[in-house]
Amino acid sequence: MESREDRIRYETRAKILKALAHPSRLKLIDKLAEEEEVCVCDLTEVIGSDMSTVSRHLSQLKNAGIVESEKHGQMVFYRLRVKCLKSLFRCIESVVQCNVDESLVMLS
Amino acid sequence: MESREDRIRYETRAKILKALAHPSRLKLIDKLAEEEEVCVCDLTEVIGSDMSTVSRHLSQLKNAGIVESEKHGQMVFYRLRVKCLKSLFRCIESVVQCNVDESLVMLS
DNA sequence: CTAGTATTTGGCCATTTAGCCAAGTACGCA
DNA sequence: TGCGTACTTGGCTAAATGGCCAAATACTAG
Repeated sequence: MESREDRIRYETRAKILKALAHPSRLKLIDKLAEEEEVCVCDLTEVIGSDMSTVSRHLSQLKNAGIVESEKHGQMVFYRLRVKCLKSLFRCIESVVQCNVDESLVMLS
Repeated sequence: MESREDRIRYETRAKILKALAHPSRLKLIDKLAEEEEVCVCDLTEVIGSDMSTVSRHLSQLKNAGIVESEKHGQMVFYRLRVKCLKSLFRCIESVVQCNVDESLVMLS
């Protein structure tokens, strides 16, 4: 028995997690966490990919509600929209640490 | 300039997030959060898929260090290995709530 | 208006993912 | 030993993802 609400709740959460689940996007988030507001052109250097690729990563984050953007002149500035990411990553890190402690081979 | 350690750190985090980023796996985690220890056969009912599918979802979670398993007789019992998931999902929920507040269309 | 910069989007390809069925493995019981 | 149950793995297909290049859009400066 699964309600429609349940289904949507799980899909929504999954979508947000999926948006976070990529090394380049995590790197973008780290950058935005330290710099407050950054334009796409500066973010390309951070992950070292084509600007079109960066733009697509950013729109995934935006679509999930993790970042927001604002246009100034011909540049678009992105910034974090969510404040709790630090605690989220603390949790992720605790998984990592727990794995390290048990010498679990990651990235296999 | 990206160090090898940085790369690995981001990839490791991404792997854990990716393991979480699927509705069925989130449902499995919820179940394990309430029941402590559940066998694969009971988990098939939770997400309503083939047992082989469930088994693959579980091995992804295990590979990321989120769950662990123990065999008793012919049954394999899975349980959560991570305690902080509640705060992680609280963060995810705050993104959801923030999105709802601004009537952002999700799942588009 | 024209050229140039910043960004997004369309199109394409290679890779990964999710799902199912079927076959393989492991264990318990007769 | 041989059958049945629990689970995992191999093999396949359809769909999604990530990357690049090239074209489209938006804006500025001249």
